[in-house]
Amino acid sequence: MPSRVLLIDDDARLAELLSDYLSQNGVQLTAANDGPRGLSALEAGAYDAVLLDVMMPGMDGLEVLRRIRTRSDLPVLMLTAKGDETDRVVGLEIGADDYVAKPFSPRELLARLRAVLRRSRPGVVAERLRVGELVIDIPAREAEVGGTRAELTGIEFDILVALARRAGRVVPREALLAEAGRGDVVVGERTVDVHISHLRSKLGDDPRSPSLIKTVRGIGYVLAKE
Amino acid sequence: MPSRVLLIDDDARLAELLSDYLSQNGVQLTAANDGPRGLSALEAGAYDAVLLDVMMPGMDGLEVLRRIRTRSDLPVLMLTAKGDETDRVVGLEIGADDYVAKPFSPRELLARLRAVLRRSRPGVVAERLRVGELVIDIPAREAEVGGTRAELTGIEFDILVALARRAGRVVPREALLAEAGRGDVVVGERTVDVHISHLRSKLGDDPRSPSLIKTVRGIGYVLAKE
DNA sequence: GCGTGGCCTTAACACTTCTTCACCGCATGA
DNA sequence: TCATGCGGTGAAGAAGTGTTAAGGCCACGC
Repeated sequence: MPSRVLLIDDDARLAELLSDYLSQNGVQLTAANDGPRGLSALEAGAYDAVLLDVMMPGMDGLEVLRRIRTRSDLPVLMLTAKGDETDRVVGLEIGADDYVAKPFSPRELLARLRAVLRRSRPGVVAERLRVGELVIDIPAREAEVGGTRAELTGIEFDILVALARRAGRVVPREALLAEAGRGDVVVGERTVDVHISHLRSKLGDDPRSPSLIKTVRGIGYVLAKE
Repeated sequence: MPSRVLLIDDDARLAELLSDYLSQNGVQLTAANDGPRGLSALEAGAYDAVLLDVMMPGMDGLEVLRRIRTRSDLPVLMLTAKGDETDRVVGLEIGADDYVAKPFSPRELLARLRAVLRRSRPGVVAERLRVGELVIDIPAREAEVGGTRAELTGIEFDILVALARRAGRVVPREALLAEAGRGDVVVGERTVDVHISHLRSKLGDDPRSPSLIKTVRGIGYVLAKE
C-alpha cells in the first residue's frame, strides 16, 4: 500500500514535480496550497505524514505545525529556506520530526520521508490518550483517573483534552479556550480558571499532593507528564 | 534519568565541547574516537542514541552505520560535511535517522537529537537534572534535596533550574531573570536576591554550613557542584 | 409558552506569589 | 578602624490565581 502524504505549500510547480517523482516511488502525494486548506484536508482524510512549507503567505508553517500538534502526532517534515536555522530549531522544538532545506533534491526528500515514515507507528489516529493515571476516550468523551470515571461537562472535557495532547508543555489560557471551541466568542480568561478548578476537584486532585494540572503564573496551565 | 548518547568522532575537541553543552541539557555524552571503538562501546554499554561522524580515517561512518544496523535499531544521527549530499542520502537509505551538516550549532544538534529520541522511545528525553543532593524534575516542576521535596513557587523553580544547568559556574543576576522568563519585563535585580533568599531556606540551607547557593559579590550566584 | 435543570460565565473574596522598599549586617579597600 | 557599598531578609503592596456562589442562557419536556 502506498504511503499517503499531504503537501502544504503555496508553490504549485513544486507540488506537481514532487507528486510525479514520489508517485513513482510508492508515495501518493496530495497538495494543499495554504495552511487553512492543509488543516481541513487533514481533518477530512487519512494521511501517513505531512510535508510542510515554512514560508507561506497568510498562516505560516510554524503556526500550521502548532495546530497540527494540538490534535495529532502525525509525522511532519518541514521544508525550510536554506540557512534559516531559527525556523528549523523552532520547528523541531514545536514537534516537527525533520526538515529539508530548500533547494533539495527529490532523492534526498524521499530518503528523509522514508526515514520518518519508518519511525512512525502504524495506526495513526489516536482516539485514546493516556497520560500517567489519566485515560481519555475521545469519541466517547469519557475520562478516568486511576480507573475511576470522572463526570466532566463539555468544556471541561475539551480543556482536559487540550492539556493532555500537549502534556508536559504549557498551554496558554487563550489556547485552551480556542481548543474548547471558544476561540471566536469573547470570553473572560478567568473562565478558564473556574473550569480548571472544577477539573481538579473532579479528577480527584488532592490539594496536599502535587497537582495533576499545574499553574504557570501569567501564562496558563500544564498537565504533568506522569 | 539523562539520555545516554555515544559520539563516534575522531575530533577530540568537538567531543569535549559537545559533552559540556549536552550535559547541561540532560544528555550524557560518551566519546569514542574511531569506528571500531565506537562499535565495541555499543556492545558494552546501554545507549539511547548515537552521534556518528561520517568522515573518519580508517572505518568510515557509513560502514559503521551499516554494522550498527545489522544488530540494532538504535537511533543514529550522522554528522556530515556541509553540502555532501551523497553521504547524507546514502546514510538515510542505510537507516540513519537524521543528519546534521557541519558546522552546526549545539542548539540545533540538541533539538534534532531530542526529536530523534522522542520518536524512538517516548519518555527517554532527559528532563531531569541532578547536582549533588539536589534533584530537579523539569516537566513535573518538582525539586528535592536529599530525598525531601521542596515546595517552590514558579520563579523560584525557574531560577533554580537556571543555576543547576550551569552548576559550578557563576550566573549573573540578569541571566537568572532572563531564564526565568522575565528577560522582557523590567524588574529590579534585587528581586533575584529575595528569591535566592527564599530558595536557600526552602532547600534547607543551614546558615552555619556552606550554602548550596553561593553568592558572588557584584555578579550573581553559583550552585555548588556538590 | 412555560418551567426545569444543566452548563457556562461572571463577580466577589480569600489566598498565593512576585516585586519593591527599608533597614541592617558584613565584606572590602583605604 | 572606618567608610562605603553590596547582599540578606522581613514586611507591605501589587498582581495573579483558587474557589464559591449567583445569574443568564439554552435545550428539553410538559
